[in-house]
Amino acid sequence: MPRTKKDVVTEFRTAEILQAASRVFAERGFESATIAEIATVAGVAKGTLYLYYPSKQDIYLATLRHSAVELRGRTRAAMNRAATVSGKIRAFIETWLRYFEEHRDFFRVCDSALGRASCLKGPHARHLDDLRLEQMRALAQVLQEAVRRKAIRPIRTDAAACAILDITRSVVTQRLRGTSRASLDEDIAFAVDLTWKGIGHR
Amino acid sequence: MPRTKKDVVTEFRTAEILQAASRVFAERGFESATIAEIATVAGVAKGTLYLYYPSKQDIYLATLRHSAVELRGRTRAAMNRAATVSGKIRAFIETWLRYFEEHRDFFRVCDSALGRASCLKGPHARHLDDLRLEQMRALAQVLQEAVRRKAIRPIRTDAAACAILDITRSVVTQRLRGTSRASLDEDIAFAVDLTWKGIGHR
DNA sequence: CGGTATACTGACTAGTGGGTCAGGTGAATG
DNA sequence: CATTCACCTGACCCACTAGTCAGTATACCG
Repeated sequence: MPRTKKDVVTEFRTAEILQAASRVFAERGFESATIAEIATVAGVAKGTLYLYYPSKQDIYLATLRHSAVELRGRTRAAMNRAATVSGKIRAFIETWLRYFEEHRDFFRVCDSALGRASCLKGPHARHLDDLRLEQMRALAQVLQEAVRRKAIRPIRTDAAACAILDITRSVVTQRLRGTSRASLDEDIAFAVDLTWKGIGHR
Repeated sequence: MPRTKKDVVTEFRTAEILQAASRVFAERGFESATIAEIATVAGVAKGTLYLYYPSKQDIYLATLRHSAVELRGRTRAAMNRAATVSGKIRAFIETWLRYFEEHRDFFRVCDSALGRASCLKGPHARHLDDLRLEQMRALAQVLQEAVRRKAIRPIRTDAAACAILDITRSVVTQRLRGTSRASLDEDIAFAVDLTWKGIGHR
């Protein structure tokens, strides 16, 4: 089926709205962000938003989902390209740091979303949670395999995967806050190093 | 000056209100929490809240501040009691994990507050930020001293302090989510171990 | 007991913001 | 030019809530 003119318009508007929403949600958080402001930033009227999304929450989840799917894709690809355990972990950290460097709004929305994860309901929210879990499981699997092959010391792989993810988040937070004055490459090296020593390679 | 009766009542009400606020803010987040619900949970009328606090935001910051000060006190004491570097780091992690185990509401409020730190204004908010920084600086100082005495490998101490803090947060999050089925002591040991190996003791 | 101060109450106000929909606009078509 | 249609608009509606304050209850005192 060829793309109709309608599809093109829809795609354009959708992207426009999501980008605006990302900006506003990042700045204000979900509750304080207003539909009116998102509309203004997107350059359309309030009613237009409701032609493309049924509610504020749906816009919110759509922005999260859009970037989350993209990040997952890149992370998967990068980890698959790497051959060694340390390479895969490095790929994970590097992909995340680089992605968030380019998508700061998304990080801020993510970050505040995590704190209120329990408030979000519905199938869309569950899908988001699945995305998060999937990333963690991918990491955990690498660690598990490494432990099995005695490439690293025995360790609680689930908890370690979670910790790696949070160290990465930690570094991103410092970069966005301006606390870290190091270059991106230095920060990547720092996070990889800390992680790799932490899980105890041999 | 002896404590008047008024002081006693004030103290009682204040504690009652803060505890209720903690519960409600933890459950709903700042924006979705309503003054009405906090009042109900505290067992007083809405107007009464405004006899003790001038605004919703003040109640919010007061709950955070109250526990943050207590946590800082305990952390300081525990770290001072410890003699070695590893002991101090362990003291930090253990104190935090135990404290949050007993004050889950506080953790949830904290966690969502961090995501929207940029939204909070005023001197109270700044004081909170100072508390956070102070904790980090205490950790960083221990690390710095350890690096100087070559007890651990040279490392970016500020970033490492931040990472230790976030690993701790990571473990707390897993416990509260029910993801971790390990005992508190096991989780403490895990976090200490990961950290200690990560910063590379000799 | 009457009088006063203190603590508390909850109906009310004013403002806000999510969501709606009757109508406008302009392009395409006959 | 008239008609139709798809898309868009923004004034409007209404639910909701932070914050107020006139009134009530209770404790205290002379």
